[in-house]
Parts: sequence; C-alpha cells; structure tokens
Amino acid sequence: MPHSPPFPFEVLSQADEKLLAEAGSVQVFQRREELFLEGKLPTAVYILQRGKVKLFTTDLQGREQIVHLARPGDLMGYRAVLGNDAFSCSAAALETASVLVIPKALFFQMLDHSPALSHYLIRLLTTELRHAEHHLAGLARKHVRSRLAEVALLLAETYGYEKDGSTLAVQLTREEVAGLVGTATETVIRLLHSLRDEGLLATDGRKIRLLDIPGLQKLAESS
Amino acid sequence: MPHSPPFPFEVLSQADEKLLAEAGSVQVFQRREELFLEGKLPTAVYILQRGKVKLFTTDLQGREQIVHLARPGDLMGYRAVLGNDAFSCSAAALETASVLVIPKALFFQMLDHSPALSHYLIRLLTTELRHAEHHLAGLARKHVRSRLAEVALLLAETYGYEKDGSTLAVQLTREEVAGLVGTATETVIRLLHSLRDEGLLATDGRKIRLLDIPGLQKLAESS
DNA sequence: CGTCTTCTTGAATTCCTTCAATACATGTGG
DNA sequence: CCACATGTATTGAAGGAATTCAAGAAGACG
Repeated sequence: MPHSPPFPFEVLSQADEKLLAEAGSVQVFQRREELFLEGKLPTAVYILQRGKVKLFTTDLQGREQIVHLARPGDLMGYRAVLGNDAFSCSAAALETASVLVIPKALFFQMLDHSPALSHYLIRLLTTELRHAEHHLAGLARKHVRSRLAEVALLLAETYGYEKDGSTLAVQLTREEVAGLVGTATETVIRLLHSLRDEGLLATDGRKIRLLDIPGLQKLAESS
Repeated sequence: MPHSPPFPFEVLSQADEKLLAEAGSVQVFQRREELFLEGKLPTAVYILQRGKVKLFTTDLQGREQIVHLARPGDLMGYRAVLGNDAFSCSAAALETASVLVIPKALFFQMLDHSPALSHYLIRLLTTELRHAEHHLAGLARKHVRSRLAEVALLLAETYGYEKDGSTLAVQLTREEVAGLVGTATETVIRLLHSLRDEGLLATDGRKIRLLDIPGLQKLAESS
C-alpha cells in the first residue's frame, strides 16, 4: 500500500530551495547498498530521486520484513529525525538509486518556517499510517496465499509495469517477496506456482506477469 | 504499542481554547457504544477524556482486528478528517468513556493558525506510525504465542495495573483479546492456559495478572 | 569454468483453525 | 427472585496451512 505523495519541491520557499541546493548532496547507491541502518541515529533525511528502495526490519533470526517500498519523490528517514530517535528500519537500494541527502539541521530549519511543509508532512504521515493499518489488518487475518496476491498488486501499484503492460517493473528475489508477504521463501515459491496454475500470473525467473488482475483482487480480499 | 502523547491543550492559543469551549461538546459512551464507524465520512475529531476506547476494523467474516487502544488524552478520527476520507476503522468504548467532540471545521481552523498544533500532530503521527510498523513486523513473523505475550505487555503499558500492581486495569473478552492478537478466540483461551501453566500470568475470568514480566518480554521477543 | 547465491522440491512436523458440543455467566422479563 | 435466553468461555477432535529441514538443481557472476 505504500504510495505516498511525492515530495513537493513546490511547497519550499525560494530561500529553502537555495539552502537545499547548497547543503544537500546527491548520493548514488547500487543494488543492496544501504542508505541507513536500523538502530543507528539519523543525521539526515533522504529523498529518493531515481531508482527503487526497500525499507525493512531484521528480526533475531536474520529474516527481513519489508515495511515500505519507496519510489522517486518519496521521503525517507524523516520519522527518526522528527522523533529524535534511532532509525526504526533499514533502507537498501533494490536497484541503482540516486538520493538527495538533506542534513537534519537543514530539514528542521525548513520545517520551522514553512507551514506548507508541515501540512505536507501531516498528509504524508496520514497516508502512510492508513497503509500501515490496512497492511496490519491484512497480515493478521489473511492466509499467506491472499497476502501474496495482495503483494503482487502492491508491486504493480507502486512500481508499475514494463512496456508490455503486464510484467512488473520490479524484480525481487523470492526471499524479498517472502519479506514483503511475511512468510518463508519456500512458501512463496510454492504459492507462486499455485497462482500460476490457476492462471492468475506467470513467472519467468524474477519477472512476474499479472494475468488476471480481477482474480488477484478477489483473492487478495478473501480469507 | 499505542501510547501516544496526550493531546496538549497547552499548545492551543487562548482564542482556540475559547472556540473549543463554545463549539466542542462532550459526549458519553457506554461500553460497546460506537463513536464512529468504518466507511462513514467524518464530521468531527474526538479527544478521549475519560475511559477506554478500541479502534478496530471488521473483515468480511465479521471478525474484528483491533488496530489501536486509546486512552485519555488520545486524539481519534483525525486521520480521516485530515485526509478528507472515510474512517478507516470503527471506534467503540471498552468502558464508559467521555469524549470531547470537535467539529471538523473547527479543527481545521485551529490547525491553520497554530504551528504548534501542526508540530504536535506530526509528532503524534510519527509515534503512531512507529508503533504500527513495529506491530506489523511482529504480526508477520511471530507465533501467536509470542504475540499474545506482546499483547499482555501492551495492555499493561497502555492502561496500567490495578492497585495490586499486577492485575491489568482493563478487562477484555477473549474475543477482544483475539482481535488484538490476530487469532481465533479458542486459540487465545488455550494459549492463556499455557502461559498460566508456565507461571507467566494468571487469569480470573476477564482479569489477567502478569506474574513474570521478564519472562513475557523474552517470549514476546522470540519466534 | 568453478563458486556462490538463489531457487526448487520433498517429507515431516508444528502450529493454528475450524467445527461441534458443553459449561458457565450474565442479564432480562415475568 | 427465579427461569429462561443470550452471550461468553471452555474443551476435544479433526483437518489444513505453513514452517522447517534437507538435499539437489539452476542461475548469476567473477
């Protein structure tokens, strides 16, 4: 369900934009490179400019639970900064990503004299919270099978399709899909096959084609 | 994990406080009475003054998933209002609750000329989002057994204890506990017995006494 | 080409759900 | 205050869903 409104450079004053250009920096991360780590103290907020990034927590057994998928325009790390707290999750690039890094002090400065930015942040947080709660209610009650269908639709909604109009424009390992669904890698594999057998989707390595969206939606709603 | 900072009347200007006194109204709800319903359009935000309230969604099979427990000082329904959207969950009193009802227009008015209120809301949303994500990661991966231990600790953290210092100051039906944990009522019953047999807690009807908090914490962390 | 990661499959087991039946509690109207 | 109706709690048994472990195949990558 993560699809937050993109960061609105429009809400920034000219002065802020200038500050940003001076104090902010653009960094590039390759697949698997980490932008920041769960438990560390934040020094900046991050705006994704190009590429794809996953936000995830790691449990004691070393398994990843992905809590958010970011796309260009998304603001990351701002919760730790706002709450003056350690990062509650880690962030890593899913594919080459370029990121605008805004030092903490600058972010607060901008926040202080921009009511528009405050209001934007409130909207953003509201959206994310709604998604988190929806996700939560789903995880608690639905079978893994339904959740997998939901994740397939989520990926489509978040990153869209290739030119063919049906192949997901993001490629994840089975393990990463498992981290999204909240299940074991083996279960993802078996259930992907099961959904394939029912004609809901097709797989080719890490490529996934959605063949029957209404069918997937129905499955995602059920159980 | 819901324990948001209480609504700070201090951040309100004198003018706002006056408006609130004039346009706001206090309503009392008995146990099971609903403050608002999932899917309906909001007309107000709600500040809990006394009592306990659950926020929950209902799935197709009619099972409730509790997404938040509110306590005095908590603001409710503000997300639907902010997002100009239908309520994403319902709210019902767990015990007699008195609630300050603030009409939507008034809330926006207050928000518009109070940066302090904006900043407060940002903090509030940040806190709730962190809790939601933590809850989410837990639900996805942990066994029901661990989640039940977590819920017991959550209830203690949220509503505290009776005078004896160990009995939870909130009484829920087994079904409500199941709605918090995300499981079936029967499973809650069986696992409560199992935790009792291990000396982690004791039950007497709907009263629950926590006997071994470190033990419960250890269990909640694991699996 | 060989190594390392990722993917796949099978089998056993655990955990949890569901259904069904019964006990207990609670509260209401007579 | 009792009798009954309703809602809640409990227990057993059967079945199903998903995890775990183990082992092998396929793919990626230097």
